[in-house]
Amino acid sequence: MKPLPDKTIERLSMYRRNLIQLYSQGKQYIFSHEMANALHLTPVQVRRDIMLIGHTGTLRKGYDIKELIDLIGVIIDSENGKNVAVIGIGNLGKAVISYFNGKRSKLRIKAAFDADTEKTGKLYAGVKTWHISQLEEVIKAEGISIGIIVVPGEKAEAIADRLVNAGIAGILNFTPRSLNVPSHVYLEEYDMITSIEKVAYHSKMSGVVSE
Amino acid sequence: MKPLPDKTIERLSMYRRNLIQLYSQGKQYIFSHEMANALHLTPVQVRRDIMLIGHTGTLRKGYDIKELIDLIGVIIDSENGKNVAVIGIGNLGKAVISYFNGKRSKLRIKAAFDADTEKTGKLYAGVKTWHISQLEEVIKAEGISIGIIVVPGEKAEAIADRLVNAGIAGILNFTPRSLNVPSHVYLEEYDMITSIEKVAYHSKMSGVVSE
DNA sequence: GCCTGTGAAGCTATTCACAGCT
DNA sequence: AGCTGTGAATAGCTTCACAGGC
Repeated sequence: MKPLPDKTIERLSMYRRNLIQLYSQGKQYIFSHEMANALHLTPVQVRRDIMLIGHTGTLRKGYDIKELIDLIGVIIDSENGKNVAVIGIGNLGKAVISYFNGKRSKLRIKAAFDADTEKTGKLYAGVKTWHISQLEEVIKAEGISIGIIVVPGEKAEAIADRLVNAGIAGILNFTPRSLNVPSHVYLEEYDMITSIEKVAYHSKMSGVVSE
Repeated sequence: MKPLPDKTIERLSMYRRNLIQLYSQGKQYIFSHEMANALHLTPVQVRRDIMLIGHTGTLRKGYDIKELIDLIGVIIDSENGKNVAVIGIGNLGKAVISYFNGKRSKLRIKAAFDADTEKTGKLYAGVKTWHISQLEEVIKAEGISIGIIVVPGEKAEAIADRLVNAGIAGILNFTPRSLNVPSHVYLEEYDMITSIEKVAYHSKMSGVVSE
């Protein structure tokens, strides 16, 4: 399969979550416009994405939900799944862990790390917590290939370097610092302040007057 | 000022944060390639953005950092700032509050809400916490125009409706449910599961073998 | 020589428009 | 009539390439 556009990957992830929910409610077939409405997209965009992954629907009833879910799984999941580590057990780290846990079978948070020994050595939401000094060791022992960085900004770069050295394949950085990693490591960055400022910009000229 | 591209807004927010940091370290001028390197962009892209906001640099020393910071402020901040509410005082809500607080002068988190009375009626990181039943009342009284939704998914839609009715201008939704709001309300959605799945997809064929 | 500013070209992503099917 | 599948057109964003200035 030739590499899919990034935007398509993001939408596939969202389609799947939506479809799983509908399927669990007993729905079996779905039209492109239904999928589109659920996610603020256009029906054409949905059909394009589905075309790109090589699925084809039936005219009478639309797409077979179960088949779509499975196919998306083949595309975006790895065969044996992936093990994930969360670095930083602050509020955001806890949010990631609890938000995530148990929902995806193919992606498993296997370990969480923190520099504060108060927070380590126990389970948090079913996830083993370790002292940060054991990072490399645990990553190798547990076969972890994805790291989620949720430490304070000033520690992010050092953690990223250690993750890279430990052989990680992908990093998700929730820190406002932009990281540098070698090109063989996939890096995704998200910064919530930027999102908030974007909302502020767009809602500049409407709504409640401030103060 | 004609509306700027969305991507440019996002980058302006990141430039500013970066510039503020450098300025506080005593740096006064900066070249486009320095800004680009700090944020994984190309120098041309930086120059384009700066061109779009109508700033012009000096050839000898590059851009005046202080001027750039101020200009970006004029573009993305509102005159009197904006007041923000966080709805949901779970891990993610707390993360947003502590992450954010005190860092932006023009955007202020003025209130946080939760359905659990254990969590309300006090201060969290300097922010007043209220029971969710007082949402509309407090939003009006405090002149809040932006809402950040960090409640459990199944409650998101109801909260969004209440925010809209209370006259909010913009919503940032961290819930995996896609919301529907009238077109005069700006809606930004971010879903961390999608980001993680994206990283997993891209790091599929490299790095540590799983298990 | 190394910087900025920018028209023009190139890419990527989305939407249009419609053929084909049931 | 109402859906899917898709070439062609369009819009949006990024990069190229280079003119102009110190």
